[in-house]
Amino acid sequence: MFSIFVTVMAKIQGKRNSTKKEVIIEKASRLFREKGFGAASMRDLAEHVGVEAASLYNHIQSKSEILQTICFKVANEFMTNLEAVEASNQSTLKKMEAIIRRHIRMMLEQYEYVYISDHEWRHLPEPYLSNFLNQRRSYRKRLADIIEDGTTKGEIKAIDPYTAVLVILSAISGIDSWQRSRKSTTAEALESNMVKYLIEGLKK
Amino acid sequence: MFSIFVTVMAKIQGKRNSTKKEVIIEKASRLFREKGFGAASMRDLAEHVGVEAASLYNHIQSKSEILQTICFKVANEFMTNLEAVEASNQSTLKKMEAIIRRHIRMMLEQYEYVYISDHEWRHLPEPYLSNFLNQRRSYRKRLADIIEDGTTKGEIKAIDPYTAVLVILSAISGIDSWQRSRKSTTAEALESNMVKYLIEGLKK
DNA sequence: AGAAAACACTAACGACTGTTAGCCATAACT
DNA sequence: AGTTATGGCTAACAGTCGTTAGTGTTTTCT
Repeated sequence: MFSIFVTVMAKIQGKRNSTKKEVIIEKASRLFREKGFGAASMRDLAEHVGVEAASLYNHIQSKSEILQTICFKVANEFMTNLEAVEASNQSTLKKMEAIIRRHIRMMLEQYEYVYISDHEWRHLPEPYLSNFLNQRRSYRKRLADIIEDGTTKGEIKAIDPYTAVLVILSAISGIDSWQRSRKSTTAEALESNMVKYLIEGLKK
Repeated sequence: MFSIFVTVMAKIQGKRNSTKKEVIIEKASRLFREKGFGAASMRDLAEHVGVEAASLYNHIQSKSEILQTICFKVANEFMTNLEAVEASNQSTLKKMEAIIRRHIRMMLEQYEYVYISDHEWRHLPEPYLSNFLNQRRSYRKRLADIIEDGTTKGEIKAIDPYTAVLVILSAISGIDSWQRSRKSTTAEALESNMVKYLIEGLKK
């Protein structure tokens, strides 16, 4: 009964098949990225949504609820993908490549969300902050386990797995500082260039 | 005459051979990193310095002056190092290794400053913002030129130079998200692990 | 048609922001 | 010893912050 109620709500408000809450979060994600969570004000956000600041609270509960929604949406999406890769029967190198490609695509297709999840999680209130950091730590641990498994099996070079995870994740999250200056580069080219470097390195 | 005046000033105020302005900037750097520039208040900062908020303005001109000082200090230091490497007569691979090692050491030794320069430059007011971005663009361009030079000479693998710069710089700046969780790792180990990956890649 | 729910509005609260004015003590220089 | 500059302090300004209360209007359901 409750879920039916919610569904009806969504239909009522929809423009382009999206709830007003979704519109708010979408606009907020751009704003949070541009100005940072702390510097983006609810009045700013309201203006972009086309409404007065107070009216936002008919759809959301607080400013930080928006941040929570974004951060955990991204975290869950990555976690789900990781589980699929873990369950698959590919070689270690293929697994890593799949994960890298997934990250790059998420970065390109859901840029605002991923950026915020990467850079603004500090402003999450407890207990969400601890929750988020636990998820992140777990994610990285499992990634490192895949790499370590690969080195013990001799499938990939013997390298410190934590360092490898650090390099890979950081490199991808750094795409943000790039995409403005090199719009000409297509997504596919960027993806294959990055995969090439991250797999094969610089040395000839 | 003016410079003598300034020198005397520095001696007067010094605790541990540092001006009070330097103390303020040092404390501010930790605060800006922990809370972000926007969320860190002058009253917060004043408390850490052991003084009332208004008293800070006897030593600095504004909050953003602190940010400017930090950002350009870091930028200049990297730029100076780059010029030295460019002028040297090493192989491309050695040049890149030197730059990578320098970045890692700066990250470990001047963590707060480098972090802020990496993450909080958005809050620089004009015209400093444009200035900073120009310097950064120039730095990356020259780094890419070194790599490109190496590929045409056949000294390193044929890889998109811009992608390589992106991967290298991002990987290093990602050390921040690591150092808390892996304090056990020594600086030397981290450095050699990262260099190994960034030079040799993952593939066996 | 009438009841109810959804949602936008204005006004305002209390807390907090960076910063300035002005005052007073101490320390340095002549 | 007397003048001056340094650098603390309190108080305050003008503005912004997230958020709530209360009201009115529109839309949906019965």
